[in-house]
Amino acid sequence: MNEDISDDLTSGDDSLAEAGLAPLQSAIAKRLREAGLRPTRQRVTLGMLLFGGEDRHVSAEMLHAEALTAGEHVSLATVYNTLHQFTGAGLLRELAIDGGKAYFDTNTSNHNHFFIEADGELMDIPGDSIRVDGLPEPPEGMKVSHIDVVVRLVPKG
Amino acid sequence: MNEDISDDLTSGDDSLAEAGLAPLQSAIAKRLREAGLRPTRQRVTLGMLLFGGEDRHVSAEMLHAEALTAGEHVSLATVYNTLHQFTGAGLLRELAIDGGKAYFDTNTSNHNHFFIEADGELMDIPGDSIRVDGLPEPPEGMKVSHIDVVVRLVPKG
DNA sequence: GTGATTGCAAATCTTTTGCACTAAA
DNA sequence: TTTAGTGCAAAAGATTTGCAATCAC
Repeated sequence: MNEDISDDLTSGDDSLAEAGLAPLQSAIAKRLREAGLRPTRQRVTLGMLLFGGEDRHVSAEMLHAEALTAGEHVSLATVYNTLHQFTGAGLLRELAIDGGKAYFDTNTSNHNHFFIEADGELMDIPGDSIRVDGLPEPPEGMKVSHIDVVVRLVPKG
Repeated sequence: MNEDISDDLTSGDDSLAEAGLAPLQSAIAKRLREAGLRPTRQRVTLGMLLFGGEDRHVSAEMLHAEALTAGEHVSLATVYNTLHQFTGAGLLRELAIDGGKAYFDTNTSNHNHFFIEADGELMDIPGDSIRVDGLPEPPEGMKVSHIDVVVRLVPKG
């Protein structure tokens, strides 16, 4: 909730094996342990890619490619497993934007998205800028888990 | 926009070949022609299932099963084609609710959805009850196509 | 050690595609 | 007839699964 894992650690080099990343590595390991997940090499690798920098939106395919580029072998199946485990642990949020492909958002706090339909690009809208009013009562026995707002964009003109 | 295709025609019998459905059949055929689509047997069949009653949310699989149950053979590939053609013609709207599967909504007017995560059930929220405020300016050269609001529900307590 | 985790390949599921056949205009 | 539309089966893409090998504790 309040460890400053972000910033200043990932910039300047792409290799996760670099010496300067050791602190990030253990911060991630700690975070995983706290979430009840064993900090295996693969989970730490993916955790560093996901949480080592700014908030981001990733698909399994993208994350897999990044891990390989960073010189760490992780199988695609493990990337899928890990993304779901992280989601279950509240470290990620799964996004349903377009059918066919799952995206995961490292920002699990309340916020919404611009989606550019032409090229599938996703952008955060800060959580406090949008307000949703006039929500009817949920059906009996149900309560609101959360509200997803997707603002779909097309080229102007 | 104003043909009363709905109600009173689909109730009472499941077979689309029934005599009483002839008026619906030609209403659908007309609607397809106006949309620039040839009213083939398959399209009329699917159109009757989709537009013959209340507004609904369907997947390709569901609609295919219904057509077969109604005694009309339509291939699954044709169901997919048809759903996309109808969507292109503005007769349906595609929904991105959960990844992995596409849903289509026969209600193309402005409205939003409750989504019950536990069983994947979708419910309409009337278009005029929800208001979204505080939308930031879209990025340069982009304009808002439309805004999807999905209110995710979980069991209370 | 022991149980959790991983990798691989095969399996599954949804959706798309190619092409010969059929039907609408 | 002419062109759009359909069916089938194969292909493609995303994700899951089974199981033996490997790793964290």
